[in-house]
Amino acid sequence: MAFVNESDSSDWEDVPLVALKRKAPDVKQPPRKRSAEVAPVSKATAKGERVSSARARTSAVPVSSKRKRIASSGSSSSPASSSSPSSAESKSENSAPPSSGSDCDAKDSSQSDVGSDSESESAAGAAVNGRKKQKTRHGATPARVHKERHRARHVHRFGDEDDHYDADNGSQEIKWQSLVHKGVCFPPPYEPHRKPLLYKGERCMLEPEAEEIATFYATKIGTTHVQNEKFNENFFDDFRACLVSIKSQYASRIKKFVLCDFSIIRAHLDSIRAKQKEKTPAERKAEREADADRLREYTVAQVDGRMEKVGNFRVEPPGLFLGRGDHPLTGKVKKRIMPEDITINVGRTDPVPPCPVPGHRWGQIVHNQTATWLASWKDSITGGMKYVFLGASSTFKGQSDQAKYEKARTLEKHVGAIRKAYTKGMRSSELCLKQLSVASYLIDKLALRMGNEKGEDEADTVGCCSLRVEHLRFLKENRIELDFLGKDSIRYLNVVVVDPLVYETLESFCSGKKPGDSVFDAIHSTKLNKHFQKFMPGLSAKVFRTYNASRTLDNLLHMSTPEAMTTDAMVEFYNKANKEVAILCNHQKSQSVSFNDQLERLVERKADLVKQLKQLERRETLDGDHVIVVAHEHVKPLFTPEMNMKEREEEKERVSKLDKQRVEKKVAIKLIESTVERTKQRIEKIDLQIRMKSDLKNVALGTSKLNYNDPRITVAWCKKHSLPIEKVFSSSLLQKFSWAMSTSEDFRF
DNA sequence: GGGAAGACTTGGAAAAATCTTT
DNA sequence: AAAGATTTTTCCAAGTCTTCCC
Repeated sequence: MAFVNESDSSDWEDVPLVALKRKAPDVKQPPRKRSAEVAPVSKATAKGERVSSARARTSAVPVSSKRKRIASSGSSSSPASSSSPSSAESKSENSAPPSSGSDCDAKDSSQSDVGSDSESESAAGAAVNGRKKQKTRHGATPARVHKERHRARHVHRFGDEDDHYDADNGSQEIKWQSLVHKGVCFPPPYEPHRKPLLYKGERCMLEPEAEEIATFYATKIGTTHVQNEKFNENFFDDFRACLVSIKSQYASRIKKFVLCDFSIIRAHLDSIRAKQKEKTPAERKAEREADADRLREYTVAQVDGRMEKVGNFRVEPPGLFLGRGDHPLTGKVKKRIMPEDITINVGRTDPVPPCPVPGHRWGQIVHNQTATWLASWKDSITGGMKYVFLGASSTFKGQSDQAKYEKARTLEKHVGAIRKAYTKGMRSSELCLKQLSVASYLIDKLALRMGNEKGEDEADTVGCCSLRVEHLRFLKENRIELDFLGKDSIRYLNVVVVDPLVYETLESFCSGKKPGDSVFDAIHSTKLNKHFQKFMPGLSAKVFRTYNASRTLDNLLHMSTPEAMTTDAMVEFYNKANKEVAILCNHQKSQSVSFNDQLERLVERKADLVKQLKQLERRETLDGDHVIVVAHEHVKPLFTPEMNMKEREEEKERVSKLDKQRVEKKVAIKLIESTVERTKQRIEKIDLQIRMKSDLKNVALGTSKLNYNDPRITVAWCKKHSLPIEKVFSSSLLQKFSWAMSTSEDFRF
């Protein structure tokens, strides 16, 4: 793709809220913005703390109705309101905004793409022999065709070689012709330890199946999970169900969780761990290597003859489901996956990997060339699919990564038009368009996630479209406070100054509603993405996150890199830019338990060095070239020539017990100067460590580095300023981003 | 149109590996 | 050389978004 530097949307270039965030002084709490206009954050929740939804949900409104999608009824589809001009626009290169066209009209959206799918009429025929030229969209294809396609994908078929697909298309394209791999690796079967559970103090020698489950629980003792009532309840339900189903002798006896005592099992686990710890490094290394040998064949796959690394070739072991936040299913027993549960995806003519578990066989063998996974199974807890994919450094992942960033760069061309359109849309008389517009604004300016609907069996977290009235507070001077639990139940707490029109419109969406009501009741995620796609093919909410993240990094790095910095200073500068991106995306980590200790230790070390430095500098010249230096040193052992080895050892031993001695030394000034210099450098380094440590104590840089920052920005900047790329990318990152390593130093996002 | 399924990316924490300090 | 801190990798949960199917 071509470079996209120029923008046709200069009037909207200032990206207000991104800039706004950047000005934030010390961020103490979840992402906070500009001090002057930002109200002090009142609710003190330690950043990075995962919050139970009960805490963030302020009102006592019943949850039940919240989760259900609110039909986009009544108001949303005002009769024949908009004669959509959209389809034409979506094709045009430098798309003008699709004027007032709204998705609120059903006809509108479904038609909008028909034009762009000119080849779709061939899809049906093509599908039968596995030839799908492009992905068909928005249900334009009849159900019959879908069925055919489905069959074509899943059934062994004669090999047809003439498949050719537009690289541009999404998931429907053929991704490979040949796929060879060894399948998946299973955890070892359970070995009973025969350690009893205590029930009312009585020893219960559980049957192996029940013992295994009890042991799952014992491993979690000491974690916060066991303080979670739901966790214990779910665990115990499943444990009881197991006792009953295996007709355990204890099925009728073990009735109450609180009467269970796992301490004997736990002690057993601890002793195993202790034994493991006792092993010498050499033993451990040998073990590791033996393990690696055994697994080697699983680590690579051959895709069209290329060797590629496999990512997660191990089947997830059984255990307790560790849901995050207030997950309704947390603590439930995750069943052991057997070969029969696994679907293997290989090439039609390629060998099927042998099943590694004697006496068992794979559940299913498929040849799904439109997918990149090697194996899949159904998760026993969530009912969702789990996949084995190739590793991050693979061609598949690399290509889609690159495509992701190119798409984000393309957004640069359209974002001006989009911003104009949503500003205009907020004034519309149509509720649906108004909501689409305000939601677009929030996604663009605050980098919010889309916020799909969630089910009853999931934690109650939200994103943009699922925001409820209780998550917003309207403050003075066009300030809005957003306070909700986002992905992974990480709290998003932010006070922002918004456009007066946004303030007013958003307030109108909330007025007259109950705290638990949806703010955006006339739209949902599918609708919003369809709306986005009118402006730019393939545009969806997450592209804005990528775009704004990379845009921010590029701006910060290029606008203000000071000249002539040390390597450490360069890294610090880079991390600071990275940190702004992380704050924008609300990437948090929990503060490590020993944070305070660690910081204190650094401060102490610095104080020591400063003291040393002072001593070094407080010196008197002895002659022109030498000084007397006072130091505290260990007493040196006194060896005499006639001492044997044993006596020497004893002398060393004796001396090591003595206190340090004050010594005065005559030292060359030159030498002192270099020591002073070195000490100064060490102090500076510790200073930097202290700064970075406190600065990043609850900001996680990893996620943005891995998923949001176009690596070419970093590569270009490193080249330009002669910073070795290894200083900012770990070796796995270097591999993952190998496609970006040849970027020239002139690259701009 | 809309719910469900499927496939893939994103995310923080835990575990493992490596580096630093004592 | 052990202990402790830090960085990197692995793990798997939890999102997004498209397609399937009624």
